[in-house]
Amino acid sequence: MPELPEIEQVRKTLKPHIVNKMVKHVDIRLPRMIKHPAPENFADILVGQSVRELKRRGKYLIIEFNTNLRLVIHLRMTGALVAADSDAAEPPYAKVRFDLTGDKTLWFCDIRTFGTMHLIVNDDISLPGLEKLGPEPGSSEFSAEYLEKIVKNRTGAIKGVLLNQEAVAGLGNIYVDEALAQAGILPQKPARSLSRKELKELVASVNKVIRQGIKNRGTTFRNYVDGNGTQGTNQHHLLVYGRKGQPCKKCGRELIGTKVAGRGTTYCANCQR
DNA sequence: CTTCGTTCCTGGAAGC
DNA sequence: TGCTTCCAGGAACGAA
Repeated sequence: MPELPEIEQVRKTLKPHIVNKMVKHVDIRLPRMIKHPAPENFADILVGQSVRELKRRGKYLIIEFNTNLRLVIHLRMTGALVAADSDAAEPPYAKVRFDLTGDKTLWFCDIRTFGTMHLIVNDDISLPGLEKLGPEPGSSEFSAEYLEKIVKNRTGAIKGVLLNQEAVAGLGNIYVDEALAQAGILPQKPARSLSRKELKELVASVNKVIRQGIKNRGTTFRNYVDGNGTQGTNQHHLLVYGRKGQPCKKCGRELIGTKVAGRGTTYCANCQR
């Protein structure tokens, strides 16, 4: 499940392969993944366009061709963007093929086919999911004061707030469980019941686990690979995610597995209150 | 406004 | 061993 650190690692590794390259040909094997415009127009618009920049916002990747042409990509659960030599063998689960100048091919692969692509021409559509994103972890906007306003009057679990992309951008199930463990806060704790001190700790913990995920080139729990097809290493540094039934790294107590905010959740009942 | 359940999808694990 | 069932979850959507 690529989250902010994984998307950032994809951006870093993919960028040198595609910037200043021109799209020569596009081959769509699963038209369903092209959400806009109609798949039959998608290739026609892109062919002949050159990549200027590769950006990230939350879990979105944005390939900028020019100011009026942007390809917005979301990898969802199992999407992958991988660059390869054009004569290399086709990777598994290939759904869209972009042939670029310089004999490079950009592959969009996806096992579960939840990934999406929107090609935005002259702002012809708005993407609420992108435009309504909350602040980035690590930014000055993402502060305890900000989070205090968000959780006010929210009776639901704090985990649900952190998973909400409009509250804070880029977190998914892995880094939310990790941040809550880092902060010593129970995932199911009602959001509005958190003290100022806990919110401050939570902001610092989100920033810390995201920074660590980026440093470790992402978490490969199942399928994630970066733009070169390389796995991350952060899975070796997780406090709780995927460790249900195993001992807590802080106190040794057996970690609890449950469901919070509709998601599989792992926490330490001793260290998190 | 919030909150919760449903939907999409496939591979791998669990269960019988 | 081989079949069936369940589970993983990001985000959009509808309902309460």
